[in-house]
Amino acid sequence: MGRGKIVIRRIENCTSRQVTFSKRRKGLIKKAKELAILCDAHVGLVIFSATGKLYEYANTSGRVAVIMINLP
Amino acid sequence: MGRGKIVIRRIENCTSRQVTFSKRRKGLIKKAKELAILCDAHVGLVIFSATGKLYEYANTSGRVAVIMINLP
DNA sequence: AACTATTTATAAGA
DNA sequence: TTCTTATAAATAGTT
Repeated sequence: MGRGKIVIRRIENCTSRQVTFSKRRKGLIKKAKELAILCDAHVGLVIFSATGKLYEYANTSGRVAVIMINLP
Repeated sequence: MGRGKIVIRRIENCTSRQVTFSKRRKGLIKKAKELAILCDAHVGLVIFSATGKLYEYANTSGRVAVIMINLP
């Protein structure tokens, strides 16, 4: 999607990588929510940025728990 | 996306819901992988279908662990 | 399970 | 860097 086609490999440019991370993280969480709502599914999603910041989504409602453990 | 525009709410028709679940689950996992690769992120994703079947993705590489607990 | 018309996500650019 | 837009990609409805 977008102005050009890209290959799925690590983005070397740090700024571009951060920008893409921000955009795609948002898109991924949106789609996780949509799947849960449309299909009556339970979804747990955890994302750690390369710098260790955590983003998450879950529609667990007490039935499911997702635990992310960041090992040293 | 698709032939018509849809509203994000539970799909009442059981067959349609299963078909959409299959398509979107695949798409979501693909995007989770792409985010991990492109942005050097750690991603854990777990999906339970309405019938209780589990689908998951994680690029853990020893640094991160994802644990899913299905509570009664 | 394939197809394809459209919508949606997003890579570059402003 | 926030907004725009051309284009790639996902997918809703169809077959």
